[in-house]
Amino acid sequence: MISTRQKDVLKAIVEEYIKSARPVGSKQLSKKFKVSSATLRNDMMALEEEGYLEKQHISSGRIPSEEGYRYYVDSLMEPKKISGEDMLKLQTIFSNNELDLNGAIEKSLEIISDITNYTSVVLGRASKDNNLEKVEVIPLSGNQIVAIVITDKGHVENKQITLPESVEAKEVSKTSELLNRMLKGTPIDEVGSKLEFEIKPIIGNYVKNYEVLYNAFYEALSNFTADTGVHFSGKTNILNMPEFSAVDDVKNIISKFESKDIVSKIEETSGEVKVYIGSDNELDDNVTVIKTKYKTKDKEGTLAVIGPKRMDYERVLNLLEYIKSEIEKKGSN
Amino acid sequence: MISTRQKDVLKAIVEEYIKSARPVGSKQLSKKFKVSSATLRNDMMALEEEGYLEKQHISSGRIPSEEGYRYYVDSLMEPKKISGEDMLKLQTIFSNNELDLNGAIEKSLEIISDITNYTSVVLGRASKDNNLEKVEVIPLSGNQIVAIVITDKGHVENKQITLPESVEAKEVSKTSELLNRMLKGTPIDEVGSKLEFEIKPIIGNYVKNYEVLYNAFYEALSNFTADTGVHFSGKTNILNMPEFSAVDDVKNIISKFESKDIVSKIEETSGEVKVYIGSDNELDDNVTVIKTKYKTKDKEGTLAVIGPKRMDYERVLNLLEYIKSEIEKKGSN
DNA sequence: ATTAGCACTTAGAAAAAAGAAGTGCTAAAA
DNA sequence: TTTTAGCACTTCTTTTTTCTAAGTGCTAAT
Repeated sequence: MISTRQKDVLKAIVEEYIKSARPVGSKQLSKKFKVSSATLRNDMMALEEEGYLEKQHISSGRIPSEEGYRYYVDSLMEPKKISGEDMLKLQTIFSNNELDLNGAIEKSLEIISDITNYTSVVLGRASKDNNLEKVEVIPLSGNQIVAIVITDKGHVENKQITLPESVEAKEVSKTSELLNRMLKGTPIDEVGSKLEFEIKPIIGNYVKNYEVLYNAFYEALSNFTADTGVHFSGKTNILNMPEFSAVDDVKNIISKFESKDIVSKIEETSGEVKVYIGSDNELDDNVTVIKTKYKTKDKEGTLAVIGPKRMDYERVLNLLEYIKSEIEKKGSN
Repeated sequence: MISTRQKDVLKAIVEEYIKSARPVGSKQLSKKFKVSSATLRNDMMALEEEGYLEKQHISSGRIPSEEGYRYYVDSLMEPKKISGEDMLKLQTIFSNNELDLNGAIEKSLEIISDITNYTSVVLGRASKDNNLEKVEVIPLSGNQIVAIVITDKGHVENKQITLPESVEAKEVSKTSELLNRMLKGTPIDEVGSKLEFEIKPIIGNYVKNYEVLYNAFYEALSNFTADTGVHFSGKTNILNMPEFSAVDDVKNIISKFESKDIVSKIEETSGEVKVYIGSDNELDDNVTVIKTKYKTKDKEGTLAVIGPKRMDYERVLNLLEYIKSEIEKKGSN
């Protein structure tokens, strides 16, 4: 129900507000249009009625509402290509063979927060299709051992364990032999239950002190599932945003970054790059989260950028799109 | 040259200021003394002349100068025992056998920042007296391998490597055999140079594609030295301090926390608990850093607490002292 | 050596005044 | 029917002014 010019007006307001963080008024806006400020005022009124704009108080300029941003992202934004400059910074990372995939991911997210001044997050966990390749037990001095678990995708976890005096070396090697025999090839997220339901019942037949050993390995193995590496870049970048000039607001948001359930709040299941504006992200009504899921041969996870609602949607979308594709390219062989 | 009462006055002012963060005036102070405010004014004037107190403006109350804090820490503070409450919270951690040493260290620092509301940091790196125990090479699918290095203290590092097509399995196992033979027992920080000067020259005789393999292992091994795990707790606790109510100050300090050379700025070489007030810490003139070095069988590092200059010296000193001793106790067997 | 008394200073809060940016509405022009 | 000029009216922001609380240093008396 809104005219072509009104769309242009909305687009201009959103873009102006993204740049300046200040409510946009009709006079100011009229510089960019060939119609008078009064006409624009009428359009703005219409756009407000449609729910795309709002005022902070009766005589203030307009700012985009969440609907307004959404409309902008869905229909108004022109999908530009990623800028040459941005591209350049990222390319060196993905073409650098010194860096392994994880390194490249983290580095590229660092760059994103650097150039955008938003906060970026990468979640990643060993993909479900990691299978256990080998369990290795290395005896150390005293009654210490270190248990190492390796998957066929090269993911390694280890755990140091102090055994009670009573455990003998032979029992340890028996256990590790048994584990290797029974667990090799098991998908890593099934290892836990297999340990509990298949191995625990029979291990007692072979090994005297199986309880301790069982617990030790259980711990080492459960590291895997627990490891949903969360990695932030530019966590404190909000300190630079005018909308977070009050220390309390900053505190509030940062405490959310650090909360326990951050993973579930950020995690994305769709492979597209998605935009969650204000109330439709789970983190905080005052921010926008743009995120996507990436998936490589041996790993999957989420890339996310968190910024104010007036974030530079075009740019961030492009950046994430690009990085995701580079990651998947690099991680596919 | 200052009288006994003047010492009492200084002590009272420091303690009051630590509590309230507000300049202390003579009237307010007179409640705690049996002399009149005029007399205290004279004492305060004398203390200011000695450099222990300062004013923010001509008619303000006094606040301690850095000298003042130093004098307080060195001579005025009464070395109380750690409070029962604080002790309790920490004890459970160190007596919990589920937690390994690293876990206990991090957890205890978390508790420190929780109860003090300051920021705490732990630096730790594998101690110099870790010796290489074993190098393990696990072939994965394709031409990937994962190289695992284990020390006699149970520290494990790993690195995934993509080999060029040309490398044969036999060469890989030869290399790993050679490395094990020549490196077992080598102190971990000498491994790098030994690789370069002793192994590199001869490995060519055994293995065709030694360059690639050499580089791969070099990388895996150099992880060790690079790993000076820095771990912050309560990084944003300064947001709660009245002296950092301006967003800019917060930004400034936090950016220092995140700077590259944070390690060198925090690292402590002395085993005592030391106090670095304002200008005599390398981090920032507006903070105090209290820190100490800990050293266990297989690890050494620094524990540090960063807070405003008016931090609760008695308490933090006690806490650090206690934690250090618990860590060293737990890490000695 | 200590204290009461007092004039004086300053930061900070509260109140008042001035200014800037914007709005909605009406009536005329296109 | 759409656009525009003109104007009265709001509200925020900034600046200025006023007031107050807390404190100081000094002098003279105890």
